[in-house]
Amino acid sequence: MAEEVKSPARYTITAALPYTNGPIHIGHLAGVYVPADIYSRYLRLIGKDVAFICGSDEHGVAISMKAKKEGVTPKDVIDKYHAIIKKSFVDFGITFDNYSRTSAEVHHKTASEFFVKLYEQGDFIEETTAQLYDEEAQQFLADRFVVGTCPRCGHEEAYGDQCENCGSTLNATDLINPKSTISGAVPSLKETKHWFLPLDKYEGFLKKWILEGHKKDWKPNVYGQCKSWIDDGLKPRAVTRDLDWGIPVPVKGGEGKVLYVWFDAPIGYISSTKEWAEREGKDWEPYWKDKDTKLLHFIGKDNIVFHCIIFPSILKAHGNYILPENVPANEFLNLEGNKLSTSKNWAVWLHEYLEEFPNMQDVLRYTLTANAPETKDNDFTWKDFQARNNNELVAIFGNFINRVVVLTNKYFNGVVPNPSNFSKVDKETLAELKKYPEIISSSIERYRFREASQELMNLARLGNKYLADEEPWKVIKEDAERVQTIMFVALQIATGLAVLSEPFLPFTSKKLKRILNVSPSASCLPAGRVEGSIEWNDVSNKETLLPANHLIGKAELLYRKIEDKEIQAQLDKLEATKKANEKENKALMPQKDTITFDDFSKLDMRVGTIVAAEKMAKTKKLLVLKVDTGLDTRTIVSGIAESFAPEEIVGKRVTVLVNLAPRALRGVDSEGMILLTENSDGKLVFVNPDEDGVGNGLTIN
RNA sequence: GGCGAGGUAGCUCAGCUGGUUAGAGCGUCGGAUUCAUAACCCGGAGGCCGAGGGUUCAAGUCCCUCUCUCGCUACCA
Repeated sequence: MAEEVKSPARYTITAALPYTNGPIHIGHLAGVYVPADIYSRYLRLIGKDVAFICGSDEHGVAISMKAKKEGVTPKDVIDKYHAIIKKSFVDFGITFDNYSRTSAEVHHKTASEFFVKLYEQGDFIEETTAQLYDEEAQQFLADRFVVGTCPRCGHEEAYGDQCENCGSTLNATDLINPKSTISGAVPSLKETKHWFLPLDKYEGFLKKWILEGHKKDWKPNVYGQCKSWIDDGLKPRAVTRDLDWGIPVPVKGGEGKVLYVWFDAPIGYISSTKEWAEREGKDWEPYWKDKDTKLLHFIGKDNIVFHCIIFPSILKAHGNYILPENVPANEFLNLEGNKLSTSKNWAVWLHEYLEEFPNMQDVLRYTLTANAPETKDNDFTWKDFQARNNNELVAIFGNFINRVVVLTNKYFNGVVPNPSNFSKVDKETLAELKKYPEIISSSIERYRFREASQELMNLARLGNKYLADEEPWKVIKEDAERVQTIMFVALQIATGLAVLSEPFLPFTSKKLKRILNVSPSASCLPAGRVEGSIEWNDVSNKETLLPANHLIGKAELLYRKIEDKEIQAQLDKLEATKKANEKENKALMPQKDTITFDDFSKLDMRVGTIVAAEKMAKTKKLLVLKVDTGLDTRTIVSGIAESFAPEEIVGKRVTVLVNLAPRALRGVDSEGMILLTENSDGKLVFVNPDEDGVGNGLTIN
């Protein structure tokens, strides 16, 4: 059931729908859009029927949260980022056949129909549970809409789903003193009904389809993640939410509820395909329902479960749809050693990049491809970016082109010379050139884009070596006719590069074709094959790519060097971001309500010393400490194991709140609390006396 | 704690179903060259393939244990 579609009649290629709560950055580009675009462009170059589909993902709590925070409507938020994101894609040459959005009418209709169909088939189960409800605002509260005191660390601004202070995962119903962020009211519990997709029912299908069928052709990270989920046992998953932003649940009892964003988003691929087909006068259905269609999802690793488990189950439940043949998910890209973060502004934003490096899209595309996180998380560094540009694009690719064009102009006034006797080396070099389409194809078709980009560079190396060995600048002095042949061969390689670079370096390819005075390839243009254009396989099949007597243009540099100071400027910018983040963090918590001296004097804080520490078994964060408080030596359990090793804190002076009511944590009574704060990296720091000679048990006031 | 992925030259990565002296690019060192954006081209050095056991005639490649990184998940609250 998982056989590869041998020679697909058409391809449906989807790229993860970007979420419109921010612009997009290099991580998105490297993980999803560049590989998907390379793949799609390549397929078009070999004459395939391709629908390359994407769009903005615009529903969900995070967007309504953001809107609330900024005092605007959700529509304002999505319109803003949809525009920015869409423009970034155009600017970077991502050739979607259609870029839609999930707020579009066609999508609301498609997703609703999908839901109704499954509903009518009885594929859902219904369940009523008690959820927090805001009487004043008359709505249920998503976890993120509730704040309260973290039951774990006492942080008073914990969100319902997670405490940002101690990092623990929470349920909104666990919060102490919960408050609605919408009205400030104290929420009550109220019953609510939801629809669930019983994923457990699809376990057999998923096992057979993925675990048996795709063991070999899916990437290990993708396969492993799926296996992990399936082996863990699948549970029913809610497909509706109590929210007012999204697609209304289109069945009885669905009032005031919307489809869960993860139910509707992947269906957005289908909606977007419909929109495209409508516009192009095509039939969308074969792209999603015909067995001869090869469906591929390009995503990042955070989406694996949705694209490999949940969405296929939905498609399977529906019944008429084909399943993805592969989901070549990438891992994550880090930036200068730290995780990319939209909220912390730790990113290289695409729109900002183009302001600072105008017309250098291909440099970023290339760097991100050559360094793509295909098998594991990878780090983007500006130094690496500079090196890829200066040592590869400039020195190898750009330099070769420049040499060929300059020499052709110098010796033959820009006219491709007539070759005469091909030497053994000439023939071998031309034969090498003809191998490249196959070499690069093979890498692309196995989703090994970084390897493919390096093979492309090897073709430029072939050209450089050929010139270095044949030395036309020497030969010209005694045998001009021989130089004609040499330059002819070199020009064929240059032309090959112009064609084969197109999926990776589309802007370069276009410019190079202009310099060589050849037509753009079909995939650059919607109209299909252009008269006189040279396509992928022509590089192998055609005897001559650039004929004698053809006139080429003047030399232009394809790339410029990137100076150290430009790189330094980017590093400084990131450093500034880091500083700004630190400030922001400090400013985060507003001052709490005023207390009286009596309130304060209730706290009994003492100087103490940690005399023993050991990790509590089977937990990740807890350390069991023995602390000498001066009064006694007592046990305190503290969630600091991720910041400190037990042995390094023995002997540490600390501040202890000694009269906190004892509490059992994991069966061990904890008699007090150690005072801690955290540094800018989120690592915990003890609050303690910074001079020696302060005895244990002394009070703090 | 469970599960998954990764740990191979200074850096970024290849090494398929186990088989001769472990590969590539960058960096580094040396050479050659000047058409070219001081670029290209040639060559050298550099690896107890995370650690330890085991299977085998033979292990980076298979099995077990441990360890570090990342992710998911659980527990704790």
